[in-house]
Amino acid sequence: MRSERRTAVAPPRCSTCAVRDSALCSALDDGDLARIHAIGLRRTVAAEQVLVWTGDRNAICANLVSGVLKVVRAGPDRQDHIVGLLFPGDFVGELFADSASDTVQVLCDADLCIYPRAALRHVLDDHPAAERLLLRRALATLNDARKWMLILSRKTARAKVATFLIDMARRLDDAGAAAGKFDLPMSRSEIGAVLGLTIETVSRQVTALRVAGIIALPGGRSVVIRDHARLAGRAAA
Amino acid sequence: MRSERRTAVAPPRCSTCAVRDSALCSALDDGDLARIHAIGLRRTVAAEQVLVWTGDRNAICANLVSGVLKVVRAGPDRQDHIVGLLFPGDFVGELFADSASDTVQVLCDADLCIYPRAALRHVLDDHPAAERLLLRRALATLNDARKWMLILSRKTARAKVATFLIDMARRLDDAGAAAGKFDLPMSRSEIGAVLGLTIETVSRQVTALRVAGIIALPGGRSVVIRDHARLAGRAAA
DNA sequence: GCTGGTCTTTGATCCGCGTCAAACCCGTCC
DNA sequence: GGACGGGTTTGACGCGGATCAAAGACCAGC
Repeated sequence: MRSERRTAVAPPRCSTCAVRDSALCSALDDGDLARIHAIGLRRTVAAEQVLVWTGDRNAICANLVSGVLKVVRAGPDRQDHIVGLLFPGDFVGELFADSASDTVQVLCDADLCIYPRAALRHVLDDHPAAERLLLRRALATLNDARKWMLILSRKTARAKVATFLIDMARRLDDAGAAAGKFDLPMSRSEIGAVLGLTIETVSRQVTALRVAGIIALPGGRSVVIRDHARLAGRAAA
Repeated sequence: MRSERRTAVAPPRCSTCAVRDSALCSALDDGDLARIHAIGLRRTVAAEQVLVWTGDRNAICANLVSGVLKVVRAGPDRQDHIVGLLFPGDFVGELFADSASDTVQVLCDADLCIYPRAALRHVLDDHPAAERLLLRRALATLNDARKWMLILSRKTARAKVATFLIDMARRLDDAGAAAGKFDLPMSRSEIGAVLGLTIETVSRQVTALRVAGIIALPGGRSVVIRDHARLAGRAAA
């Protein structure tokens, strides 16, 4: 049952608006936007679908318009780790690598603008401003990855789960009425794959938060944060 | 006792050659190289010195010519984690962030070409090829960080230490005669800060490798890998 | 209704690694 | 020489989270 997903932050707007908000295109003027639209392919992709397989040569690149994706790296013994989550506005794919190092899979039905790598690279040749935006975004992603290195190596399971929930709330909240209420776009085992924990440990920690009255679990995958302060306290440990 | 450092992979060459090999400048022609030299300041920095403090506004940027640096991020409770090591040819600093998110400190006396951020950014405006190199390097660094996320969250102390030694050997080996022999540029506690382990655990694992005959510790901080295959075996676990 | 499948929760047990503590090694200084 | 002091090694012990195992939830299909 994945009909309870409400993760798209807003109903899809017109293609142009959506793309203009993205990392790649906010640096382009109208004429250039038209050019990049000419090579872009708007597509909706269902949950579970894989956009990029590890090792793909010439994998796609895209802008994520709505939905959530996971970036998965396989360990040697077939145990996977989720090294990144992608939200609306994020750039998908590796423009320059000659083969993809990670698998990218859809968590919530997603809208994408897909670009052929070669064509996109060509557009970037003429638009250093867009390329600089990609650079800044790559550095921001690196910063994020390093933040997670700290969390993964130093924090306890308690703190990991609390940190994760705060992070997800920040990115998924309907900015509107119901602050602190959102639907997790992923299963417990996928949360474990993000945090480097087993599914059982994740479940125990989430239950502990519910029992302590810090969160509520109205059902399905939805989560309500009742006590932000105490949750933040656990995350800091 | 840091006279035993032999970490510079080769005796320093002339400034021009050294810089040409680096990430930043291999895309420039001779005239542009001259321009970038004009804004660069060649300096030698002793071990222990701090190049960038967390929070610095307008921190330096530089190319590392020889030596090894560590990139340290502080956790909330004053426990530090080393989120990256920098080797000759690597780019130092954050060109675009308005305040540095990490502290950068010298492990082995280092030669650097230091650039003022504003001037360097200005040079990049006119050299998209150089900027693209920075982008590719940022993506490579991100890839590395994600590799470490896997290691930190999934591997045992045994595997972490083995992986670390293999990595250091790859980067520090005199490519010449003595393959598998190198001097660690850091203390046990710094190794712990890289691997997310305590100093005691690092010590125990290193000792275990020595007892098993997989490595030898001739003294000081030097390490000899006697059995690459078994070391790789432990790293895979 | 019942049955089979997947995901989640809960319990019991084990072991790896953090913690605390003490000894050791190898410099420098007096 | 002996006394320091920082880094390293070794030991004893306890706890957090993995592992193994089983019981619920919840849904799909019949």
